Amino acid sequence: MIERAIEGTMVTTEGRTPDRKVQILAQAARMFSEQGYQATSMRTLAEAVGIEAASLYSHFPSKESILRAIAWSCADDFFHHVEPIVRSGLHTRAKLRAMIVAHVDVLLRNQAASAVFADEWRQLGPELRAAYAHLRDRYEQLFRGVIYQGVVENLFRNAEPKYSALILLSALNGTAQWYRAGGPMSATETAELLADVLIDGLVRHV
Amino acid sequence: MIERAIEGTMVTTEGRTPDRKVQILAQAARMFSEQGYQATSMRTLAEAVGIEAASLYSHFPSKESILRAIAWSCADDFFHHVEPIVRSGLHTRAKLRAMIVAHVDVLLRNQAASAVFADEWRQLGPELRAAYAHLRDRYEQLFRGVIYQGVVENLFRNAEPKYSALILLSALNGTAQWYRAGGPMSATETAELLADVLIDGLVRHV
DNA sequence: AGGCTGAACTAACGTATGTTAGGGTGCTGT
DNA sequence: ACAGCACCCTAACATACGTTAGTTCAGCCT
Repeated sequence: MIERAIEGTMVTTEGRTPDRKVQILAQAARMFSEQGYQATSMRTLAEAVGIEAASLYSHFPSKESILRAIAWSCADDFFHHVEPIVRSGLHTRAKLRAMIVAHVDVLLRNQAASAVFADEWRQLGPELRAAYAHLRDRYEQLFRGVIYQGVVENLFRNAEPKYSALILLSALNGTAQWYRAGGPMSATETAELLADVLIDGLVRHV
Repeated sequence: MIERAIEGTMVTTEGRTPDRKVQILAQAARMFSEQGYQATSMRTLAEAVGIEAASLYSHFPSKESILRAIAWSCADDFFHHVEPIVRSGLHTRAKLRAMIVAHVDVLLRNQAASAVFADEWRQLGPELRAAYAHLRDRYEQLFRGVIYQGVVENLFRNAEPKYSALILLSALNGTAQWYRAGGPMSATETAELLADVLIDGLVRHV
């Protein structure tokens, strides 16, 4: 009833209007991840949402602010899921495994936004790019720290944690490029395969 | 002398004119990898090369053809270095290791182009994108095949080779994003670290 | 010597872009 | 009931884009 009453202001293709801001962000994440930020125009984004380009400016002050919103909310998500694990009392190896699984879980439940987060930061202006770099470095530090701990405990191979972390995160973030929901592997299975392969390697050890 | 004689046609910032086509491709690879394909205009590319935008069309029929040239030459490079190893009689494990090292060698000696190859294929038009997908799939097949062989021999963990290969190549290609020449790790050291970590894992196996 | 070619130039075309201005309309709190 | 607000619209602006047309000029082959 209420839904009918406001139909005039609604997009006809959707049953409800779930906060346009959220809807715009979701669509933008999808399009940015598929075609790239620059290749997605405000007009095509607006059309996909069902409004006019100028109407986007009722919700966001600029195109860049949309990208920023996607990237930052994504970063928040990663931090909120991984940071508690770092502070937990888990054994180093189990801790790293849990971090990997959590990271991939967030990534695959937010695949489009994660792809944007990982790839499209170059399109940010100088100030936002600097802020992004800081944010990302802080996140990578979480992994560097645990890997460093593992090296000290003689558990992990003796390599510079900085590079181990970069290899690890490259492999994890790459998942956003090739994983397709609905395929033979669930998100959880994928997360666990990644943890297995990265911690123990491709080869079978006994 | 000869160089002086043709000075009028030369760019002043460079000592020689090393085949403009090559120069354009190198510069384009650099700019595409740093700012993205769409964010790099023909005008800024031309300016970086030292000519006018319209002059680029003396060497390439379109912007897309520049991207294509970069991507395809990169693919050639990967194939020419990795395919012989696949056909070699190496033991499966040594074979995979050699493939990884060869891949990373090509990638880091051609870092900008490799980043473009891995990231900017979305910007290709439909026909070229289809051709690219075919090319890339054929390349991934090289890795899938060797991994499958390793699984059959009970050497590698029993996971779908398709996904193992994707994880592996994600980690390798990600290197193009973070590796910086002149740092503490040489290209070869980086290649070997990647091989170690991906084959044997982050943990130390006695 | 003289035409051909490759590579560069200037100028411009048509289109698409991000963004702004200004106006309308319906829900909501007082 | 009515002011205010949130949201959307149409129209337009200035700029930037990829590309084309037409021209010039130097070096090479015959």
